[in-house]
Amino acid sequence: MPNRHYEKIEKAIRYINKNLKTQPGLDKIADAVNLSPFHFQRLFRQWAGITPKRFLQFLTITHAKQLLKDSSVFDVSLEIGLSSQSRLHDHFVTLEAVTPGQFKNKGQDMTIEYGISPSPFGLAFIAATERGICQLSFTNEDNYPDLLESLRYAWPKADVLENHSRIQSLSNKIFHTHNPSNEKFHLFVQGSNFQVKVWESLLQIPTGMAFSYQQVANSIDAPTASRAVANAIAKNPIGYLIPCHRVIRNTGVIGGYRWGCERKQAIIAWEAAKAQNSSS
DNA sequence: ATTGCCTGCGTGG
DNA sequence: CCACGCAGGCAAT
Repeated sequence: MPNRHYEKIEKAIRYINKNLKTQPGLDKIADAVNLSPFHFQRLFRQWAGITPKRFLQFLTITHAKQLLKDSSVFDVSLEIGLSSQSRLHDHFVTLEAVTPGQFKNKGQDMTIEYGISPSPFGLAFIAATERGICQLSFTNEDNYPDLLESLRYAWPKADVLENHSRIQSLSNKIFHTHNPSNEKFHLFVQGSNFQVKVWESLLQIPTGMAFSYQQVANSIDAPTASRAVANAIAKNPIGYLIPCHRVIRNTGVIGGYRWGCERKQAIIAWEAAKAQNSSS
């Protein structure tokens, strides 16, 4: 059910992006996604907890610039011991990483369970080992087999098996934000030193803020490497939990996203909506 | 807001 | 090693 919701949201965002010049009103947007204005309102209330009108504010470039501005007082630095922890909504996230060299056997004696689950941002393909979550990708039914193949490619010697029920309950915990139990998540990833440094720095970006690629480059002491940073971010294997969606262009343009820039916009605005709700 | 030129860097051959 | 391409930046319009 949440998937149907997200599809409409995404469609709405795409329509808004395409018609920026004419600044369409709510009725037009509702029409573009084949909903009556009434249902459109209700959909947003259910999905984001706010009205579409407010939601649209969170999609503007002005809002994105504000996110960047707020973050400029926040110094992301990789202190030892703090480096791979993050608070995400009500959760704690920790990261364990190995380089491909360290992990010569590519997953030998490792069991990976994977599955697909609805999320507020469409279907999520999630994989996890005993050591932690190793993949979270957004998907649709079409490229689900591709993701499975890429999982097997990354961990060629691991036992890979389907376990939808485990993954679905995991997914529910990940995306359920009103979880008072301070759920802990452990992530287990594989990447080059540079990539891991970048991913760790992403975990430092607080919910509801956004950094530019330049700021992230500064934070890992590679101030001229903004493009390389972007490349590393693009390889992030764990969407949402490693919040690569919180890195946007200096100009306030949302920029690219592996799983579609509309989805990135949706997540940013959704987080903004949640933040506003919980503070009021 | 849109274009076009510029960059440095990690990655993969 | 070297060439390549990039989820960027910036200035000019």
